Amino acid sequence: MARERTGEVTFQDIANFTGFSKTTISRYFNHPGTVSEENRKTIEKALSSLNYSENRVAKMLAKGKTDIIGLIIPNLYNGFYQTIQDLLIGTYDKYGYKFLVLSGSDSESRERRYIRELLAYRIEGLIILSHTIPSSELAGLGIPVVGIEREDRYISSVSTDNHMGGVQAAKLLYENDCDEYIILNSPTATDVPAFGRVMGFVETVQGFKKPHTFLEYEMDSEYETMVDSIEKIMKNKIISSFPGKRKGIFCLSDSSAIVVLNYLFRTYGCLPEDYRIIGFDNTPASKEAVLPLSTVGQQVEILVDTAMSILLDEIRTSKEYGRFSQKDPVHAVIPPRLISRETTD
Amino acid sequence: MARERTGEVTFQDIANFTGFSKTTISRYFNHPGTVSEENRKTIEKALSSLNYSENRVAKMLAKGKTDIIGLIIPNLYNGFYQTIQDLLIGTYDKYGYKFLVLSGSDSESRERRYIRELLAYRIEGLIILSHTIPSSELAGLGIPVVGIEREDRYISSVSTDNHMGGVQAAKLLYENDCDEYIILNSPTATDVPAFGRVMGFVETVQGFKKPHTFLEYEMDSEYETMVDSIEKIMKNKIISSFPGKRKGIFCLSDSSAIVVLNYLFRTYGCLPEDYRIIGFDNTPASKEAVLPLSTVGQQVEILVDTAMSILLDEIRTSKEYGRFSQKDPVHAVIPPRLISRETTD
DNA sequence: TTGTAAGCGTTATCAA
DNA sequence: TTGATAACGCTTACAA
Repeated sequence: MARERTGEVTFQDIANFTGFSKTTISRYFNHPGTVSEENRKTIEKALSSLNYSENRVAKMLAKGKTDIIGLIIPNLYNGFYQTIQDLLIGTYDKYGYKFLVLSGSDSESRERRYIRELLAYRIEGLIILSHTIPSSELAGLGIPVVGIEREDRYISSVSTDNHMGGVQAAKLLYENDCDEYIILNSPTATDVPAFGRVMGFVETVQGFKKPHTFLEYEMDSEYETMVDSIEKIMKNKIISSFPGKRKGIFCLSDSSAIVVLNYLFRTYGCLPEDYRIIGFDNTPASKEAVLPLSTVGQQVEILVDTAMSILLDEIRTSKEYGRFSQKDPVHAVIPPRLISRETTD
Repeated sequence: MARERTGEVTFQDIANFTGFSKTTISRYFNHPGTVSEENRKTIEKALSSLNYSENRVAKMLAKGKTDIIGLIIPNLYNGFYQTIQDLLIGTYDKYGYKFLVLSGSDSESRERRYIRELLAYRIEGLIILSHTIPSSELAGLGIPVVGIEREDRYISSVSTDNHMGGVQAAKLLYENDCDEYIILNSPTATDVPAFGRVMGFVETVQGFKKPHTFLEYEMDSEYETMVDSIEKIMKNKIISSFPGKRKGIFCLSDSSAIVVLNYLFRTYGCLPEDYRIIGFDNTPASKEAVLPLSTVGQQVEILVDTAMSILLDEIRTSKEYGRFSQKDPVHAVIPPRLISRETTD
């Protein structure tokens, strides 16, 4: 009847070895103060003679606490998601939570499956960056959920103040004496954050009584598609269209801004005086471009830290009740930071 | 005496609801074939009425299997580590293993602590990219370990054939009619992989009876330090030193190659005819540089896939014995791929 | 300060 | 095809 032992050293083994009960061994780890100095030493020795290794799985089951947070991100190649993921993982020493990361959730059904799986691991909270599942559904998961830069009606969230980012970009270009204001966007980026950026930009430009133009490039998973499309736009819609005017180009992502910059550099050997460029995101690449790129930076460290505070807070309060249910979600909005480098004065 | 219930729906609840025993419920999930068609339907209904959610923690404890692999990477900002991490996480749909990722292991003691923690979660295997802990120690962990691009005497590993990469770089520059061969390295990169690259390059250049020069730039965590240092080297050691010669610069990382390229572009408005540049790694940035960068590419997808095959293989065989012990580690060496873009002909 | 025993939610063995 | 029952390794009342 006795099932085959797994071969690992357990509290029972230590108990036998030392003559204590396994309760005392447990106490040694969880309430060392309640074990006498002397006995603590005895146990310590036993631990290393037996080469004991803590078993968190058993502990998780017994305590109903895993110290694991689930993370769902849309994809792996986007620099913003990577940065967020990396910063989150980096909070381990600060908060002690580990992350179970699942990515590639372009499909709604797959994302649902991922969530189910994470839930099965009894994650204590979920951080979600993808947008396929509505927040109404996420709110019913029974654990705290914090979204980052996504639709957030029924869940807590942190986002960048995209509207303010657009305003900042417009002001900088205005200070650079631009005459023509060009918004370079991709059709796929018609989600909420991009919309706010454009609105802030356009409203501000209109306030300055300056003309603006929308230009859309094509995009798919291939980088080359974007390059071809943007270069075509530069050639046909920009260079020829505004003679004698100083053009301020607001690119909704750093990667597209860099393509624009590279094109101009290859064509003219420099950034011509009648062009000013500003990107969005402050990706690592923006700093490393031929000419360090001016950009509206998301304050990612703050985004991440805020997300963790909110989530941990909700985890803490949720301990008091059984199943967590979101009463009033909190929405933190982080201001962007204008980073003026060399593609503007 | 009864401890407060956690509030979650268990097999017992489903058993009560349906009139079966919890054994049958377990069988429904694990050996559906052994439960009668009719009863399966009954259970299925109960599952959704009760809104059951699988508990992997309990399952892990009972089965002694977690489906989790540990991953330790040195840091979060290096693009190579990011890529590997992302590709590994992306294997989830293929292999069903989740990853617990810990990073920032510059310190040996912290890395040891991380390993202990991962072991506590009863990870089934470990993939390790950092180099602070010797493989002799890793081999004694009791679980399969696969290293990627690191010292690997006593553990299995996958690495790029760095020597061949150096050879490929030298040949390409030779085909580009270079007269002077310059190796641009950073002193911190004196680990094994970089050494192989340099050796392969130098031996090949010597075979061509061409002169070569070593140049080292400074580096710390600040990007600006690298830029300043490289620009100083360009100005003082390269531009002035080889008049009339065509210089082939082999940069041991793409990021330094891009700094060189940007400097030349900003100085001359183009890549002058008497310069040829080749980097190493094929990072995303290399493709997106002003002039798409020629580089020796690590075949990261293959590295990752090979690492997983080896690890899963060892996990499989280790099931047969209790504690895993490495008899004969396997060392896979993946050839690099020369990617000739626009900084060479 | 320590021990007993029940419990966490599964799986596995054995017998029916 | 099903059910009792003992694991898995730890925590936690409660009693001593």
